[in-house]
Amino acid sequence: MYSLLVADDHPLFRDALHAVVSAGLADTQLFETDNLAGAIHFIEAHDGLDLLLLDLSLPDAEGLEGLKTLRTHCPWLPVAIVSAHQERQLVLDAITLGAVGYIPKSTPREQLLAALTQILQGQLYLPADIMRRPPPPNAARSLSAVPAEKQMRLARLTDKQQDVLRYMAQGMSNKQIARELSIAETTVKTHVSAILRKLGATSRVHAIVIASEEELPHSFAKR
Amino acid sequence: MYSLLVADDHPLFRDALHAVVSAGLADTQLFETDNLAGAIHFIEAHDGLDLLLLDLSLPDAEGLEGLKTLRTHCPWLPVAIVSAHQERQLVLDAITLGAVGYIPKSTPREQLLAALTQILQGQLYLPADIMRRPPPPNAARSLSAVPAEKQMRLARLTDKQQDVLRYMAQGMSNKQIARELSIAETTVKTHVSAILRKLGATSRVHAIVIASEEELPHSFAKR
DNA sequence: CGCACCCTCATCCCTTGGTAGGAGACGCCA
DNA sequence: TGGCGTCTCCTACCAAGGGATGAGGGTGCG
Repeated sequence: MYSLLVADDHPLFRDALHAVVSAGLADTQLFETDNLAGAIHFIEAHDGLDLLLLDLSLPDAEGLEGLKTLRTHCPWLPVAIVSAHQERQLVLDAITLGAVGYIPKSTPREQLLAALTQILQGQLYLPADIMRRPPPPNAARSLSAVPAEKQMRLARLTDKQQDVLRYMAQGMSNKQIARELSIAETTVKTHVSAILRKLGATSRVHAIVIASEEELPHSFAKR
Repeated sequence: MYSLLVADDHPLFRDALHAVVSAGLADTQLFETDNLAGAIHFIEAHDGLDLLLLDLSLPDAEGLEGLKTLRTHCPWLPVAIVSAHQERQLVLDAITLGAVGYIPKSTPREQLLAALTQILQGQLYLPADIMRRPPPPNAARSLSAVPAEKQMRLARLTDKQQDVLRYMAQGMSNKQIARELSIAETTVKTHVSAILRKLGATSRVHAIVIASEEELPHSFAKR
């Protein structure tokens, strides 16, 4: 006998979920609420709850804020995210915060049932189609165990390269930088290529992001 | 007919895995190697491979480095991590890097079989006992998507446009953003054009500079 | 002196970025 | 109901970015 609570402000979705659960999960009660405050209130009043299905776009909880609140408020309650969003990173963030599953609203009926079953049995559920997509190449930046070997990459830039990088960071094109420094555009490109190579960047935007993270000295001074 | 490759430098563990697979997974070949270089060599020579089981302490690949290498080298090959480590964050990092599963070496025989089956069917497998442990309180620090509260009078970007802008500010190309949001690259271009027009920018870099100056919320959040 | 490094500029070539225009689907609202 | 805005996707085209390579001239150093 499981008892679930779904917190979602779309009545239609709640109905659909209700239909799926009552058809597929025997001996299961499904309670409903359409906002976070109501969910917390319900949780405090009923302690037999097995799982909370939490939508990410509640009127009183935008994004993962609601999950954060719940995890600090009642960490004993398993929470699975139910959302229309398909971003890989969002799924990871939810799990990081302690969610026990992430169910896209586009999940077909029988797979949704399988996901719920899996979660209720103590496993985790992650949407395979989203997670199997290749991660963005900069995913490694989010890792916790980043050894501090990354430093000194900036220091290896020559003076002219740092000049060019500064102008890049102000949004200038190669042509503008060339005018500003009174050199040919091809020369600027050469510098840019060297910068990308030394920083391990894949584009000029990427290079700027890396530079800003590593605090290029007086790099973003306005002129 | 599945074909697996296990990369682990402990012969005893390879033997144990062999026993489990041959007893529980019909029609499955299990190949073996004891280092990363050998694994890559094997992968390049055999393209029917369904899954790589990668240990995290190979002689020529410390920690997640090996996974990183493999993901960039042959992103089409699903990789599941097999490790003695039990840290929650390590599991998350592995998934972030594109692993399709994480199997602790302490996993009991039948559960290991279930995990392999689940992964081979296209699902992800995460160790429930580790992941269900409460996350460390500072987990929120690594989040990328910090919800917004108050907005700027910035030239009124739509939600999707702000999404795109955030990814732009992280250095992603249009193609990468498209993958991340599960939309076509042309759509991303449409959004980018709209962003540039609304911000009065002349290029994507310019747009990012403007956005950062106007304090676009959580646009430069660390990931 | 030779050598390494940097700045300069060039050419070829391919990829990415950005614009323009059109179009279908959806939801919202008067 | 019709209009409006957003999101989606397309084709086509041109500009900009970036890689690869070569090469001349400058400086500093052993």
